[in-house]
Amino acid sequence: MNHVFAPSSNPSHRREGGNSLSLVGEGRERGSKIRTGTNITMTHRTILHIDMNAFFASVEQAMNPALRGRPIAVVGSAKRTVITTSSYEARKFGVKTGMAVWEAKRCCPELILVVGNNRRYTHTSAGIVRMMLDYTPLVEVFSIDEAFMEVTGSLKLFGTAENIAMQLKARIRHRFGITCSIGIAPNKLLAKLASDMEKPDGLTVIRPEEVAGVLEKVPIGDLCGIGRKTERSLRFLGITTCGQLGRYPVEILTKRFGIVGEHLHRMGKGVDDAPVVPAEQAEPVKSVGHSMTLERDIERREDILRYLLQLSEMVGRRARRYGVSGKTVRLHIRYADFVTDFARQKTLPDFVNLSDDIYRAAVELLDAVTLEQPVRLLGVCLSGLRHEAGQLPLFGGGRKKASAARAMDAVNDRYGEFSVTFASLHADDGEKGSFVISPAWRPEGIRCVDVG
DNA sequence: TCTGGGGTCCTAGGACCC
DNA sequence: TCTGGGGTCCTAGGACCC
Repeated sequence: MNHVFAPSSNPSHRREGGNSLSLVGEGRERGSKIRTGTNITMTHRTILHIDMNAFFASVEQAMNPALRGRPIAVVGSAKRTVITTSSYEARKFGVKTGMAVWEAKRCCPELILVVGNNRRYTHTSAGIVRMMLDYTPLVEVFSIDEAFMEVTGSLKLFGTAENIAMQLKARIRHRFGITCSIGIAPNKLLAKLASDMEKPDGLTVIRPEEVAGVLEKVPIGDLCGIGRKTERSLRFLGITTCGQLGRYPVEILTKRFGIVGEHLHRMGKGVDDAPVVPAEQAEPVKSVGHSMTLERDIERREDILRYLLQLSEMVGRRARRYGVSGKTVRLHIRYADFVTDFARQKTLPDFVNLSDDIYRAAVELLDAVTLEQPVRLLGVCLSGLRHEAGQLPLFGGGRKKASAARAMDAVNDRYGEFSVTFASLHADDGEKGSFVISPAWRPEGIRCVDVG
């Protein structure tokens, strides 16, 4: 059921749900050459952005029929956890990512909380990436639930980008029982914008000749890279839409925002030359860190040191696993008031990756600050990384595996697999739960709290 | 009843060296 | 005595993304 429509002055048209194909503008052959006003022929790129809809919640619902069609939210296992992802049923009640659990419950008393299972999400994500690699080697894993594909060179084989997108959606749904929204456009910025235009289960195309028309009314905050602060600053200049941003004198933007101003100008025009970078060509990681919100706010130095030891061990272990060592250690502290949030860093004479070296540096940093409040969050980060000789780099050109294996490694390395806990380090007081490693809520097992 | 965690990039100011 | 200027490294903080 393809629902095709012409460019609309009513943006709400593009927000309709359902499994529809939205063409923002009239149909035309894709991946072809376009003529510019100066009679120069140039080839444009065709980029897909795939965004898994309510990824963690959808995976849980797919695995557990009892959760389907119901308002659920995926949370961490720690005491001070927040909503990671909510199902569309829960979103109707206003349950949003980042909400405190009590707040979400207030919005939706029927909300079912599911403790996240990161291994499950990693596995699903890697499987989806592998499917993408059937269409092009140029797959950039942007996060555990988002990826870019450049299919410019694949169109001869697969026809149109829409065809690739529809195949991919069908395969993902069939294999994993979940949906995604796909945006198709001449660059990553616009592909990401397009994938956001229709959720869930959308397919939105922005053709090169339609860019200006589409952007004219798009709010600047919809662009990836313009956050709340930048949006406010631009609004202050009277800029609220991308059209306005693109027409605004670049000199004034540069004066106000520096180098970012130039970038903003290009964004407003829908220009983005950033390539789709596959895992094997990606930059090596630049820092490795862990932080945790403590079960309760603490003040005593000995308590803080225990957490620092755990964090240092987590960081060191991961650095060694990646085969990197670093020269700079950073200590991150957030006070109980939640507002005071600062970091102190120190560059060492040598590269280190042993937990003990990291710990000692962290303690030195701690001792150099006078704590003014109980501590809510502690973090330790190692940066200034160097790749250790004789080890495989995490990313970069050093690996000689097949690209499928590499892309899957990238997902696993970044989002999954390690299940380090520090119960032994922390056995005396029985606290646990905060040592769950992110970037996404990786507690083991599924546990439904408050079903119904 | 509060508000997670892992990253990247940019800026600004100071130290230090030539 | 009022004294340049460039480069690099370092620290701290902020904005942004997922």
